Amino acid sequence: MALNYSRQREAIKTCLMGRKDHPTADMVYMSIKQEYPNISLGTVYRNLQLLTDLGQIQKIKVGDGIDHYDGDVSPHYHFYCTKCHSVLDLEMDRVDMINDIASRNFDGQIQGHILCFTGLCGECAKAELS
Amino acid sequence: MALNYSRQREAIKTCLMGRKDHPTADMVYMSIKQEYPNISLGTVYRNLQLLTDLGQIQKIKVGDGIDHYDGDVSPHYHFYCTKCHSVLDLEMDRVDMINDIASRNFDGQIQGHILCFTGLCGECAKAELS
DNA sequence: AACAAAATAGTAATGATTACTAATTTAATC
DNA sequence: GATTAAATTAGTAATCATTACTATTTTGTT
Repeated sequence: MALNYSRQREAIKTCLMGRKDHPTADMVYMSIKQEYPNISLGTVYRNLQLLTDLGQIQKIKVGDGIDHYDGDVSPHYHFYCTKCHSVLDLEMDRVDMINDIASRNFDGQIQGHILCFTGLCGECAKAELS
Repeated sequence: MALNYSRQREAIKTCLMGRKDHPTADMVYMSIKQEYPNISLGTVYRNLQLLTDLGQIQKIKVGDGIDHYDGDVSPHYHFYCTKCHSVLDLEMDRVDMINDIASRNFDGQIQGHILCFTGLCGECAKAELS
């Protein structure tokens, strides 16, 4: 039950810390494969889930049906470009007041929300003008 | 290219109009199977997508990884109970000002957002107290 | 009724994710 | 450093939601 060290898990964590593109499990797998050519995709999935449960990384849903992962666990929202499918961080404060608004005519207990913004990223918006 | 009538498509639409539980494709399939025992799951998926494209129903993402469908296309938000997995409508106005907030320090173009609230529904919140 | 286009049922394929198992690695003890 | 039990892995098979494919049926028009 105790947690043992594993170089694969370290590599996964280091990979996520070192990039800001919010990769999917498969993207992490491809990346780590270069250092550990025979790492298993299952190992990547298992450790991504484990690290998520430990609160060391976070799993994010951007609406494309594939789970993305973020090494930055500080609370922040994400943006999903519907054209190039990139996932970007947004610099904005939490808008938890929307939880209160949602609670007004609701008899359950609102505990949180899943929020992801969509549109065109800077590059795709620029390309749209040509 | 023209759209022909199909009793299966009508049944799917009628099914969605007649229930408020935001069913998944499989739930719609199970329901319609009672009237049309040999309807195909593929037919359900194809028509759900078609009706969504036509704007007659909407596909909603609640964070459980499975697409849910709603016969009510008026703009409104949803609530997902993390305990019983029910999906409920919320009576609250759109909070489109969060798009403006998100735009402030962002150089792309925010066009919309995916927002779903989570927590305990009325029944599960009550059950929690015992 | 006859015909072409559209839709279907049934099945196979896909893609993301999870489960399983034998072999390897870790960490603690001697 | 060898021993050992628990944890972890690689590799593969299985699962689940969804999409693709194809021969057959249904629809709408002449």
